[in-house]
Amino acid sequence: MVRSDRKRAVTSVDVAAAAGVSQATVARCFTTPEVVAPDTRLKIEAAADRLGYVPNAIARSLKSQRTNIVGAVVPAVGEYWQNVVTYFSRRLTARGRQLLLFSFLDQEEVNETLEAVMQYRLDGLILASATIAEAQLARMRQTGLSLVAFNHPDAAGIVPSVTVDNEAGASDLARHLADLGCTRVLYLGGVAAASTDRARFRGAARTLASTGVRCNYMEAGAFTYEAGYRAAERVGSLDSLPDAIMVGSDEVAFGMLDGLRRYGLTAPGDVLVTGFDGLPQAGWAGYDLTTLVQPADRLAEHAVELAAGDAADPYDAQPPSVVVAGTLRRGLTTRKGDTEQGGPGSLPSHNGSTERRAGQ
Amino acid sequence: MVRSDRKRAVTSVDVAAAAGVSQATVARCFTTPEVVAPDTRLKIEAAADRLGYVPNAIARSLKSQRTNIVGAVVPAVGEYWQNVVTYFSRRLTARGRQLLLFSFLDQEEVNETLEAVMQYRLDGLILASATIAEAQLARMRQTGLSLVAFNHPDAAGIVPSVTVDNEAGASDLARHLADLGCTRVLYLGGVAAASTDRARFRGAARTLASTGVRCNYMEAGAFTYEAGYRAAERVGSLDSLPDAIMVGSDEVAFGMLDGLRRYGLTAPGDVLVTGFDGLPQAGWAGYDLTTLVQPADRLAEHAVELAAGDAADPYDAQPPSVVVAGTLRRGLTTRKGDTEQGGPGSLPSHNGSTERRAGQ
DNA sequence: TGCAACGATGAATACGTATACATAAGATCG
DNA sequence: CGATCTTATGTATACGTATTCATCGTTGCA
Repeated sequence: MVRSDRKRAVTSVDVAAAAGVSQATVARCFTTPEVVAPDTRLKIEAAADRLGYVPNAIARSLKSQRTNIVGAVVPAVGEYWQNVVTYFSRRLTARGRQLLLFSFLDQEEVNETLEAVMQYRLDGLILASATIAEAQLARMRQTGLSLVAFNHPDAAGIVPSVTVDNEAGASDLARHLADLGCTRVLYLGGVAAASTDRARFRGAARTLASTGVRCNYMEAGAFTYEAGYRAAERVGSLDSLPDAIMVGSDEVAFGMLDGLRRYGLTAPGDVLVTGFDGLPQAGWAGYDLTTLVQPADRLAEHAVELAAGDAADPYDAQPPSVVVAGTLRRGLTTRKGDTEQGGPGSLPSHNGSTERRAGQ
Repeated sequence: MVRSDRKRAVTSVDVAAAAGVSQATVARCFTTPEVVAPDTRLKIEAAADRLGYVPNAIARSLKSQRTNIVGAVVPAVGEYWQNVVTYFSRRLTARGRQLLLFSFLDQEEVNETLEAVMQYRLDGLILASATIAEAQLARMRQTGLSLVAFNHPDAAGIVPSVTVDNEAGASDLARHLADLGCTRVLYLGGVAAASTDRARFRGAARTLASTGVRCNYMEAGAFTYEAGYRAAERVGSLDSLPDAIMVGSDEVAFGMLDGLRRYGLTAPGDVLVTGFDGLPQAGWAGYDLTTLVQPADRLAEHAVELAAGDAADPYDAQPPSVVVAGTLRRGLTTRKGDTEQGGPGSLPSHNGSTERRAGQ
């Protein structure tokens, strides 16, 4: 029915001709409709509709020097990141921005592909990558795009950054364990070199120390299920079991829980277990994990605000850094004296977290 | 150190001036380096480096009518989709393309935002969305972008499509159950209206029927953990338990397994359970689910090939549709006579799947 | 009625690149 | 050594839009 031979794309010039106006008026009709007379607007809209005109964002971007596209560089693996990406996408869409995604496995991929990404003159870029070459960071700043480091505490002060309050969160978990009377606590980190890992351990150790409890550190080697599963072997072969194991991330904690089961050990019966992140799966009845829930939607919103914020504050003094508090989720894995399976797990809720703002 | 006052971006004209050549030669140096003399090339590269020149992909796209960007419209929820997005991203990057992601919650969001996405003149678009308005589909075809329907069997024949062989996969699972001697099987679908759901049930019912086994259908209402968890109530309150429950997706199956546990029922002791998708979690020791593993990387590769394929075949006759076979993963949940926990779960492997190609 | 202010529109240009065409200098061959 | 072919580069233009400036018809007000 529709006359649809594959033809050249219809441009604002075509619409102008069809409506009997100039191209400029057509352009105005799509950018600042209020300045064009109502009746001409109608004529133009009719013509545009009839011809199937779709404004060309590429040309617009070239002229206006804004692409309305925000990039995100995110690790390819990990349940946590997959959730975050979804939030990025939704938040950006809500702001009328598009998301250009780049997910990487190896760190070296990043620097390579970043070059290609830079060519697209993004309005902003959210970096969830561990490390970017300093030189490249500097070059990117010059182009006037808004960089934002996501959950990368080290970057705060250098680049605008958004993170959950890792230290305070781990502290909350630690206090929870201390209140339950734990005296021997093991902290199982993911990768000791990661700044988030260090911050979380710091928070846990500090709070536990203040109540006279010692906290040992063990490294899983990665933030993955498998790493947690394997780490359970090392825990199972310890001379004596700790009262509680604080795991540095939920995914690793799931591996730990499943791994412990191989040795006939369960939480909370034999040992208490906590995670960190608040993944949806933490609420699943099969795990029902005590963890610190990151308000992922809130974090994403802040990141998007900084990366795509219409307020183009070229911060002069201190790059703004946002730290959002997480919330404690009490699950079965730390329910002392209760070894029976509870009711249906509810998804972690995201309310009640408070925020604070540092810098600028 | 670096002279870095926020200035105008450096263009190919600037580089040309600095290198003492014309803008055209600079352009050639970045697109077809083989046609420019080695020594001038060196001069240009040096100048570009010194000035920090980054080619402007926006301008390039405007001129060349190709953006090198492929879009993907993907549901925001579901473990399965989150995996797939990662594969899309990686495959596209490998081909030197960028991924513009749009993840949606409500169906209506799609049609709205699709308008905005169309403005970016993408080279291709992968649609993982359930349904797109027909009119819009037609309009999109006209613009010359390569549409690909992903795991959306209905679309085959209308639009190029890539899917796992849902019917054969479900059939494999059914045969597996039949071999184990099951005579009463319940199929728990996600959403009965979904074409994948119907295809899977069809495959299961057909194969079971051929061995004289009846297969009832029950609908969970969504492809989510919670839906599976709630469906377990209905199963638990049945007069008599089936021998096996074939669940339409892994995530729903996890919910079912956890839900059954509330009634003291476990797999494979009281009832066998199978899933569909082959999520990483299916390999986790906590579930160790028998399922049909979708070769997600392979599927993504085909989708990317069709969406970004350099071979711009404007298929005339039948839109090409690719159907890839999945592989059966035998897990603990169908291990008859073995109720004890097995060894560490291994991640589902992706080898051994075969493919066939239809159309064109 | 005359003049200023205003509102709506058209003409012209720039955004940064790719490429068709023209041109100049060597290279090749009889 | 002149004619032809090849190679390297410059000139000019187009991609589709946003925006500045100029223009022209109207309205408001004294």
